[in-house]
Amino acid sequence: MANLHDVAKAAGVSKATVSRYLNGSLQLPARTAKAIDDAIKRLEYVPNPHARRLSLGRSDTIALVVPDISTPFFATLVAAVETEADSRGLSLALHATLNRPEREATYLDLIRQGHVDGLIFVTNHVANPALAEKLNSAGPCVVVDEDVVGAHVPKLFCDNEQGGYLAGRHLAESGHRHVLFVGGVDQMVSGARRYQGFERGMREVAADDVLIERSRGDYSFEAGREAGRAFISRGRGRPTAIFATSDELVIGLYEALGDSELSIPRDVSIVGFDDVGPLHLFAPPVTAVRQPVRDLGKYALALLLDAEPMTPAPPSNETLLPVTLIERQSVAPPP
Amino acid sequence: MANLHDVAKAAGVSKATVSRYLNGSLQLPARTAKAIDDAIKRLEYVPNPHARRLSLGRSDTIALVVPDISTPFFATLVAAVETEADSRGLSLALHATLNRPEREATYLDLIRQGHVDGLIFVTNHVANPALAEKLNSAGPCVVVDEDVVGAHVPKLFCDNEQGGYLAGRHLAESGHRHVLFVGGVDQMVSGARRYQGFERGMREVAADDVLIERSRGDYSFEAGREAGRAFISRGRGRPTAIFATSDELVIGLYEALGDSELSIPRDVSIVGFDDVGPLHLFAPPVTAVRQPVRDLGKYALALLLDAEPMTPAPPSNETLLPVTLIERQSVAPPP
DNA sequence: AGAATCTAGTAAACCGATTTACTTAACCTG
DNA sequence: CAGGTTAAGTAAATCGGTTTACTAGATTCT
Repeated sequence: MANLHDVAKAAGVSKATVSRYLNGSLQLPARTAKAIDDAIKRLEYVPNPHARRLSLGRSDTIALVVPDISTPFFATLVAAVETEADSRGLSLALHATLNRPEREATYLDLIRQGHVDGLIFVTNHVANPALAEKLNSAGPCVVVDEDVVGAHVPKLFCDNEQGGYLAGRHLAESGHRHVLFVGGVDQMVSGARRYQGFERGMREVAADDVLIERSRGDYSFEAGREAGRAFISRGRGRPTAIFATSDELVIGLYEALGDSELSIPRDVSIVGFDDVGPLHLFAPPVTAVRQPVRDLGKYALALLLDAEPMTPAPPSNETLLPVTLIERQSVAPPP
Repeated sequence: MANLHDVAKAAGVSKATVSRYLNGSLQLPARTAKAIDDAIKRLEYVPNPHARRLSLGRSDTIALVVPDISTPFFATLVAAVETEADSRGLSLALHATLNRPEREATYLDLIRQGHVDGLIFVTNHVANPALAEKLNSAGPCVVVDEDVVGAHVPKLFCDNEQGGYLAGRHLAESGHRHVLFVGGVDQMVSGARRYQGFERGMREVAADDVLIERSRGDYSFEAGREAGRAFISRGRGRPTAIFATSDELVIGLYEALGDSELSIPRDVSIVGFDDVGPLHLFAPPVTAVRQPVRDLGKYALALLLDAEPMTPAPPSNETLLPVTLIERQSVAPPP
């Protein structure tokens, strides 16, 4: 491959001239410019990215750290970030943590070690103080989707409280008073907020008449299946509706309930959260709170790049994206 | 950040000594080694990746080029490649083409331009001779999932012919004789092979008694919806079963058929392909040929790295991964 | 004792761009 | 025509590793 020196020689000028001409820091008369352009074309010159990065001290690459890539939610998020990165001429280095905390910490080092200029961090489990500390000193990064308590970096979430509220109001308005909230172990901020909103929504309609039970767990298929099995085994006196706070939980619940005598929504109503997968094709189609996942990815990068000057971030600087309730057929009045 | 020079000074040796010690090309007595180790620890030294790459002439990064990231199929593929790359200490640069041919060509330049050491190429549309030519001179790369005719690089596909065969045999054995094959425009190798296998499977059971129609199109939702609408509007005399050759097509078909009077599998049987999404939760659960997508990703990287010596590849060097038929409830005898 | 070998390193040339500070020649101005 | 300005560049340092070829001193061999 031709390098800058080759081009300079072919054009009869010096390296510096070519470099500065290409970067626009030097105005050249038409003849010289043409000589350089011709040499570049003839030699098929392309700047060596590693030399460039070493010299400039930046990589024009950003890292995206996600728990998993293969779930529809994160896949969509990744796609959105990639699109946005590409449109800004940045490369995207993708890293999956599979929720191993030591991996999360390792990947945060990518910034300081110079691999990437910035990092978008997405986690899926309860925050850990050491991680927050590490985030604070990691360099330019933003936290997306799930909060990391104690991290003073720009944050971008969907409006979980509002999502919970919409679900709660909808179930209460459909007549439900005794409901089960599934997912989002207490320490997870997203879960806590969804719960708060959910309770607020229900009470706004039915005041003190509501009884909300909680099935703690993460957002996984398995947690959904387990909640479903536990629900089935309770017999009479069980709640009349379930708010499942992720697509995976909905799927797990559908699987478990599908194996039982219980019918949705005749015996139990269900409201989901995320609405990224093809929930409209399930039997019955799932009523769910839809997260604006593409926007989450798109604005995450904007937030990262605009925040890069590292203004000492105020203790809390969250951006919330609005959510919507998509009504389908998994909700009916209680039996 | 501390650099090699700082470490050398702190340890009282030269840069070369530290570098060679770290790379194992120099044996040192315990005292010197300890001095270096201590200095590294104290200064928190981490090699600068750009300097390293410039010097070594490689990036320890590979690129993955896919049509789209957000579909379950590609998301799973990406996840598998990432896992494998990570376990080998490689970074993954992710690029989505969204099926814009000029993008595909651009991304192939990443190798020659030195951005990455190798590239896994996945396309989703009919091959184009210019692209094949470009692949041949692009450097270390492999083609996965969909063939690019004319490219003489290592290739990895699932066994599309066998997948078609399993579907065809299954439908014929269920009594179907008049069927519709949806997807895989003719020039696409995956589609052609699925069709060949499909025909072979049906004829093996029903010989000359079979009538196979084709609905051409790509593997998209929209093509599925269209095929579904066309199917519905035909009234009597329409095929009794449909082989939809991607998850997206299945979803499109389900959507269209769901809006009609037709019931699956009472009025029409459906066999899908891919089986990556939650097809078991659809109404009714979808019988489908399952692709081993994770293996596709995993072996893709292996193929790339093992093939890197660039042995002048024989005109055809394909690896095929076995597929399986997952029987659920979208197939029944014809009405 | 002199030669050969081994140990423990090192100086300096890369890799290929970027950038600062400087030069040279031409041109203008009063 | 001295002095200043502008145009059109350039030499050389820098980014931070890697690697080759080499050396000074110690040990072993004959």
